Amino acid sequence: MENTELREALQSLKSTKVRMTPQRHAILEFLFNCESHPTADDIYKSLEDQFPNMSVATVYNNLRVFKEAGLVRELTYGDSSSRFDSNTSDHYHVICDECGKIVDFHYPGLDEVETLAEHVAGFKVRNHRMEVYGTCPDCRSGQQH
Amino acid sequence: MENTELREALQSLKSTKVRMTPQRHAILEFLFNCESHPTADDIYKSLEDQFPNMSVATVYNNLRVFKEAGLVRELTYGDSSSRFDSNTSDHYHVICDECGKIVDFHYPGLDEVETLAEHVAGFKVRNHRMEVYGTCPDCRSGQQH
DNA sequence: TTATTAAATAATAATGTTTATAATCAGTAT
DNA sequence: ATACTGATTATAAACATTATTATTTAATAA
Repeated sequence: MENTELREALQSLKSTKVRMTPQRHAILEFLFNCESHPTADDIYKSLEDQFPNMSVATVYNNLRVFKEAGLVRELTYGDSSSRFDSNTSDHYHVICDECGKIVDFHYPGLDEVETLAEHVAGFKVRNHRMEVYGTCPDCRSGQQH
Repeated sequence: MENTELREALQSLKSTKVRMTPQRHAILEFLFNCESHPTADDIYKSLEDQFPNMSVATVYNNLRVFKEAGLVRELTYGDSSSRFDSNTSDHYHVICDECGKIVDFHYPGLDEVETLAEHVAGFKVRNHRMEVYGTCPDCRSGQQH
């Protein structure tokens, strides 16, 4: 079965003036088919067999294009590189402090947080972000750091 | 009036094997007296009159020491540098997308988020982080980007 | 007070991610 | 065919942060 969200993303790009190139398609496809939250370098390395001559700048450029189109979200943590998430629906992340694993989870109704922040700080609030940190099951049981 | 939290922080460092140096004291004092959330470079620049020969590595080293001692918290956002917060009590931040201003706010009772994440993901949860993004009053009214 | 020693500093180089630049290339329209 | 627009590649540059190493210093005890 094909990936519906990928098709919608391609459609959405076609409706703007964004050209579809093989590299662009491959990056988008990789993002929408992968379960994890890859870095730009992960994507670059995963596609080097398919595109031996692709530049890392192409990956960054296209991730910016996708971000601006609202198709992917950039996740920034303290250490090193950004990660990219093709799931742009509202959800949060649980992150393992030891191995960096990221697990999605849903939690309803934090709209009131935004409302409170609006009142307290006088901001026009657009969105929010939340992460929970801890130790994942694998790192808890094994010592396989 | 002196800063109580600074005194406690100094005391807490003294109780470990961390030596007190003039640079270290100045960095800590700056952090605890400043209302904002400075970057390492902000700190470096603010102290260059006092310590013309201080190395930027010294700032980073000491921020790490303070972080490990639980005296400051590192805040990482997408763009550029980390920011450091001497307020280690539980609170959240409202961040202006346009000018980067950061305002603290409190919101009670997100413990259940941690509990849910524990169950959903099987993690041993340690803490969480939340930020609200929007436009601050200044950027809303004026066009002074 | 002086000596000792482990730790901190300064200066610098190195690392790693991301962005900027310039030349080339591909597709589309004229 | 030619010109135009935007994408890609290759490379250099920018930037924050960390590592390295020689030198200096704070804490401790003789």
